[in-house]
Amino acid sequence: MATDLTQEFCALRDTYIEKQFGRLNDMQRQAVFTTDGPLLILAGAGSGKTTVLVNRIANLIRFGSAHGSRQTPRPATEDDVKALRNAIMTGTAVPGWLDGMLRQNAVRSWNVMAITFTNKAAGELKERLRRMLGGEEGDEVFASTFHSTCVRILRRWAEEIGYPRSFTIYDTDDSQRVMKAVYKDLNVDDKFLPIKAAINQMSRWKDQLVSPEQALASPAKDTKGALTARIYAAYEKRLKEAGAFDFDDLIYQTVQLLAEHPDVREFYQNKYRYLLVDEYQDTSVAQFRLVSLLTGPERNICVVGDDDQSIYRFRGATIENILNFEKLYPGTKTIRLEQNYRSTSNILNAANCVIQHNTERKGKTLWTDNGEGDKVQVYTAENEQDEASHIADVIGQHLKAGGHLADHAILYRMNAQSAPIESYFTRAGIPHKIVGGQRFNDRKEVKDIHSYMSIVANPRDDVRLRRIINEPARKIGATTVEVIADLAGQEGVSMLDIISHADQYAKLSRAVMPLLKFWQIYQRLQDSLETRTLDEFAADVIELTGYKAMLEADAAKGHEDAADRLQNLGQLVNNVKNYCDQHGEEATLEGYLEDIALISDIDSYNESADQVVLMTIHSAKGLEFPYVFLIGMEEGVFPSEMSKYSEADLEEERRLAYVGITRAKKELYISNSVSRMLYGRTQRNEPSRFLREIEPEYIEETRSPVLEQRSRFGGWGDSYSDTVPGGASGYSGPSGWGRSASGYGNGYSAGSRSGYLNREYNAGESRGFGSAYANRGSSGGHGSGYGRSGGSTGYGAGYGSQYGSGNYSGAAQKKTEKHISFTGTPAQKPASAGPKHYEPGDIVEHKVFGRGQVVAVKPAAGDQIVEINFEKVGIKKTMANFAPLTKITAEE
DNA sequence: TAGAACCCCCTTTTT
DNA sequence: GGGGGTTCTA
Repeated sequence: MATDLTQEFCALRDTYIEKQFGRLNDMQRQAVFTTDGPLLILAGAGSGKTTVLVNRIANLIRFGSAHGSRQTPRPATEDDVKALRNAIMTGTAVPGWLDGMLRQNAVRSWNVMAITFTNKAAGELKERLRRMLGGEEGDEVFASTFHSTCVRILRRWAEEIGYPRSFTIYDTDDSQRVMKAVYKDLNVDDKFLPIKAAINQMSRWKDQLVSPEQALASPAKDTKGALTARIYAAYEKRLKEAGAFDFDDLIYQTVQLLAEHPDVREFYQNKYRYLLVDEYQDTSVAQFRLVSLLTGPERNICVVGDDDQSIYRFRGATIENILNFEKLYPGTKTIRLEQNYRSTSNILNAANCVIQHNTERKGKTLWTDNGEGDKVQVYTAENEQDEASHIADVIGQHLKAGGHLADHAILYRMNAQSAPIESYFTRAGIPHKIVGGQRFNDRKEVKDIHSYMSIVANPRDDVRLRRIINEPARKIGATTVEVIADLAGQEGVSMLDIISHADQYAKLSRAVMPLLKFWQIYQRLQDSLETRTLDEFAADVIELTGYKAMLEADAAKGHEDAADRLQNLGQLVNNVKNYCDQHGEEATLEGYLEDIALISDIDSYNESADQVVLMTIHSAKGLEFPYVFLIGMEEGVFPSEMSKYSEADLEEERRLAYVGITRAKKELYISNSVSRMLYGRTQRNEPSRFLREIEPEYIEETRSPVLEQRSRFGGWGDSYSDTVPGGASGYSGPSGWGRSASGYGNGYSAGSRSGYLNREYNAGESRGFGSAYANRGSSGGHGSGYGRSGGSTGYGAGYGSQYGSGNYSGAAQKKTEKHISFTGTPAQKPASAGPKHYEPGDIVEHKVFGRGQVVAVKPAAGDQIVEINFEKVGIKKTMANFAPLTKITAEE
């Protein structure tokens, strides 16, 4: 009888638990309820991967392996059954006394470890766990990145492998400095073997767990290989002497530690009984090994990944890890998540089209029931300014329709591409944020101060000591530094040790005074660290080292960036203070330095600020945005020049394209430019092959009107105008922005795929056109010139109106109207030419922000800074001559 | 030794 | 196009 009750209870318990995860689809729920043993989840883009991770952890902690289990902690009673049934029917929580009956082998939250790739992903995981499980339990789950996890382990056990606990973490810049020193030691010419190449090879070795000894022992393919192995060994020696790890070492050395010290390994295996690994497709051999070393005999290891989103092969990630997983863990359960909840089907189909061209994949087709949505908009720009302007147009239209800046992301292949967009947006006053690129912490002055701070934490760190010993200048020259280094080498002590009693060395006699003075400063810093708070210490570093005085002197001399640098240092102190506020009692110098070493820009990216966000596709992995602009879709840019000659590299580029496309939720805008200035040279690029791979039915193409014009005058070969439906102009309003031929857009592409993507662009000169174009911004007279192109109805009118400060009205002014036809009239004459001038009280129309009133005007370097109160978005500042502004002269 | 001019190099993606 | 390193000069 009791057994029957228990059986019934178990069945009800399944129902109850399933209800707790009722919002998941079948596959997701399967993943959640597979609590024990090895589990591989192949999760397509937007398939709710994080949701599954969070729910799976929540299930482990709340119910353990209860679901599907036919056991209960004690035999069930009739009251149990009744209460549970009631809870299910009413949808309320079970009474407290019943709670224990719902758990079977429930896991304590501190027994769970989740490893992610970025801090942001880790943070998001924690945040969602906190929301789902409540503060305490959520916080107790260990969720962290590979690198942070290793740092944490090493902080505890570093001495076991001969490193100090207060080790320093070297970034790429530090690595390069070490490498330069090694080159000098070994007399290597960096023309023969570029430093970058050596660092790369060394990094691959560490990714593959090849030790310096193994590298030296393995038969070298050529002299360079053998040399690189020697360099690797020398580099490692230096790092060990300095008590430092570089990024790769963090993983590599942790693996060594765990592999060689069973006691340490067992400690972690006992502590973390359930492991989850995110972004599994991007793990290296070393990371894979790390994970398997952490996995205990129970083999409760769950990895989540998507082979199609593997974009870090260049950095040692290997897709093999996904295949090897099933081999290393026989009996692995594999679950595929293929339903996409993020994007419209047009976007998803475009993504599928592209990725299908890859051969090296497990095969997976995403689907969605989100509806078709708009087609993917493909825009061909004339140049990168035109591309920027077009994006601004689209964003402007969205804002007018009630959209938000923060819903827009601009994604690109490489950081350099952000510059033209950035400069356009800045001048136009469009709030935006660039993620990545040069990080705050990479600035020279910031790194210098951090170097001071880290030699206080780790006196052995000669690399950072060298960096700042004469910064600001204190008469300790290169010769002196080399003497110190030699002495330190001879005596087997750190350079700082030598400096501390510099007066005992004859060789240093000439530099004794400055050196002892430096030693004094160092001691005062040590003292400051002990007696003051961390942010006060940071301020002391800036002050006592003379850094502040140096910058102030520079500023007084008129060095323009000195003031900026001072400001940055102020910001640095703020950052330290924030760190202290966040960590309270646990704030330490080491902790702070660790944070700045491991935390990237993307982690501090704040979605709540209403700004357009610009970042590389790599940085955007794992993120999503309603509107995505994928720019620079050109051969030589994306796919990048370097990848063209290797099929494997091309496939990685394609996966990157796939990642980019699948970031978009509602609308995707892809653009390519016929000409682009890159690295100070103007290139003409063909549209990317990835564009051609998308089936025409999912996209809608538009070309910059300037290009249209060009082909009409015969400058570009074939008669593109044939494909233009008569009379459709797509004119979209007076934008007034000098450089851009904005908004002509959609009319031109209506109905036909022009096939221009396949066309060869011969470098035809735009004769007779260029001059008109060049003048457009300032002189008004060109309007009629364009209008001349008789058949292109409305075109001339469109252009003229850009400068027709407001004397243009009616239907044409509504940007939303796409197919207004102008009947062959000549262009309107612009009302005025020359620089624009504004006064408080003027009513203006901004291409992006809409209408507003000028509240203040400040002169600035031949231009004006105009402060405008916009009806929709409030007060913004813009540059008068650059912003896409039109003065509305006549009140309507 | 320090400052300034110049030259040269680079530019794929990141923890 | 621009930053950083090197070299030259004071």
